[in-house]
Amino acid sequence: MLSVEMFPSLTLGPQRIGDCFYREREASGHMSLFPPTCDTAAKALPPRLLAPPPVLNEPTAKAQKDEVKMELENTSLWKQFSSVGTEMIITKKGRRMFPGLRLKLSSLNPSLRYILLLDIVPVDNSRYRFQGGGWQAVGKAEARLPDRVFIHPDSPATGAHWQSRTISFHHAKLTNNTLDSQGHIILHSLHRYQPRIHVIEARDVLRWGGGQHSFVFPETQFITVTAYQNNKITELKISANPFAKGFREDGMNSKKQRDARQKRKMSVLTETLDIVNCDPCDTTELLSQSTEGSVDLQALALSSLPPLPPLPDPSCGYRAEDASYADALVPEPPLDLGQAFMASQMSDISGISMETAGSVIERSDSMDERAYTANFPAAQVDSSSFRLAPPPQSSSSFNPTDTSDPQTSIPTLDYPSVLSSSPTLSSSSSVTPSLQQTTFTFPTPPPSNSSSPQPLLSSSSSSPSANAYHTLPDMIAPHTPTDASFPPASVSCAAFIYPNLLPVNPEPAPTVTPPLHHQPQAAAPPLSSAHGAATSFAFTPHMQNFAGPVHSSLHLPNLSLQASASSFNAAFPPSSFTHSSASLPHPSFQPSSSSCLAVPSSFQQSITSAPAHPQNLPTSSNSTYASVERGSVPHFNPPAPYRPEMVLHHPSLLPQLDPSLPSSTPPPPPPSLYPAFPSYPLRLCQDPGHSSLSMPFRHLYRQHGHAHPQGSYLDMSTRPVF
DNA sequence: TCAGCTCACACTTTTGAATAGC
DNA sequence: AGCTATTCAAAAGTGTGAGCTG
Repeated sequence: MLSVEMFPSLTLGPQRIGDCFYREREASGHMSLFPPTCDTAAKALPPRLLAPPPVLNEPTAKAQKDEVKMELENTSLWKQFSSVGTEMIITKKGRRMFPGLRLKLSSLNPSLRYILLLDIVPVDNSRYRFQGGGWQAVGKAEARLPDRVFIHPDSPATGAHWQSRTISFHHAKLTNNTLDSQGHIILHSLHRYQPRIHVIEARDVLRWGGGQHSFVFPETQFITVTAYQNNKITELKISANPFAKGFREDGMNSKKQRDARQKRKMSVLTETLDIVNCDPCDTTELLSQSTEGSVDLQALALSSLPPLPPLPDPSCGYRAEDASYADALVPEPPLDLGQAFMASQMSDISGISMETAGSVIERSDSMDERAYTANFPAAQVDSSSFRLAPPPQSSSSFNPTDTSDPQTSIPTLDYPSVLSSSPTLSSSSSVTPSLQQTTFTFPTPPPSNSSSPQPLLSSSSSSPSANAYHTLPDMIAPHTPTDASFPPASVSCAAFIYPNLLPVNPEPAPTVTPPLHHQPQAAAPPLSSAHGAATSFAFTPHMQNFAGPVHSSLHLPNLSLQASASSFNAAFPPSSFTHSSASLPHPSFQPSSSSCLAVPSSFQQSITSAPAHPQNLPTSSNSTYASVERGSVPHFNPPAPYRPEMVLHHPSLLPQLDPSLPSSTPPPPPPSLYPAFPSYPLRLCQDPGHSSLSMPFRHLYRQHGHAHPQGSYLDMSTRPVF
């Protein structure tokens, strides 16, 4: 059984301090969602980084050198929303995202397997409020919630598979229910988030963790709400989402129709009352009459109803074929029957836990619409039709110079940078982190034909229109002031360490590692060849499945995405999300600083080239983010129906609060060099508690031993995968 | 009083089973 | 018997607005 875990704090020394603060607050305050110990996971995190498997002569070697590219297919739609200030409804039961994430991957090795993950991380440490026609930061963010990852149902699948279709994460759901047991991604309302997509390479059937690529599309940032705040967003949603078609002008649930219904209701009630009241003293007679069949009270009421509204005229009523569903789901090919077979063959995947650490995107918070326009001329055009009214302008409420702007008072980031050190090295604390293991199973991928790899789709990568946004670098400074003069990100590099073998049991961190920024080499955990001997997974080669007892684990500790803040910001200045630069939490952010993490030589991923300069961005509707490294994906056919189980729950990612830390006195803010929010290294590791591989993929993951007073959310064991 | 959240509602799309036809 | 196309109902996804809560 595979287990997925996210240990956001593990690799982040200082950053976790911020997290600890939040959790500390929670523990002592209103929300004690997390274990009482802080950062224990990070502290206790064993040096699991092991020597990567030999790469030489591997078919993937070349691919690794290639730049994995990911395109956001519905970029124009996202930009339309982004230009207004994307809002995402979150509910207790879970709400899908709209627009959804529809992606194309390219430059993947067709024969290699990849896992696609979606996670959503806070953009900053602020809570927002919609006022004055725009979003303004009004205070500190709520304590972090359990980090969860949505695993694409197709995962793991071959590069050919991913490249052959559009990849959609529309099944992912967002919830504000901190006790959610459905595996939905838990978010706070009125907070700003950034979705991230991770492509994790399974080098071959025997080894995982060959590479990891993360992508962030700045235009997909959104603010969570329980009810839409901005009417423009509502209009956009209604106009673009087919499920909301009924609310359109010509829809049966439009304001007009609803008013009409309301009137009818009222009239019915009124008439009914009139009838009843016509002879209050003789109801018996009335009833008697009704029983005779001529005058039924109900019939009277019905008869009083105005004629039913005429059926919608085909020309204006709903017609599926002319739905203006910009984000309409791409026709998905029928589910590959092979998946069922594969699923049956892959029942033995086990022992893998995944830890994801989020990287924080640091970006300018300038909400200047003009900036957006400048950077997205195409989007501007596309969205023009949606601008029924001028978007919340930066004028008054968004004026950075406005000292009254609540943002100015916004404290600097509470999330220390993560890049600094790997979890294993970050602390020598004697506290042993209780790594919560979440077990999960991957949906069975369609059988891949490695013998005849499909040609890589070149459309996305070669398309001149593709925007050259790079994959997420380790960290993007969310609050980096937008500076046009800022040189294009020359450093969008990310390093990934993928020891394919990880000790089952955490080992004490040997040493404290200084921030990677300064000591990139430190980022590379000590790769132990001894550990590396074992492969992460035992597969049944011909089935390309996981099989047999797996005692090795995939460890993807440093999934750090670091992008040049300048390029990032320039490319995607928040349009509606107001954030005065003055309030930018990371004044000290240095885009020029090394954004590349040192990684084991064999696994060192060269950082991809800097993102294209904003001015040079193509007007294509697609945004292409070059992967940090190699590999990429193409089209994908959303195959297996989504199940909530696809969402990985990794409470373990939540570092336990350190009891020793005073709850009333949060730790001092991390050094300025840290990004606004924590990065969450993505880790795949074996689930020590999982001894048997025979377990079918009934459960996506399982939480172990983390009973929490408040939370059943830790227990994901009851969720079937399929 | 008010901001934010929950819920029921009506409408729509999606999904899958049942059925018919070849 | 097997396959495909069509039909239909249930499930699920929407925004709305009233009501509740702190």
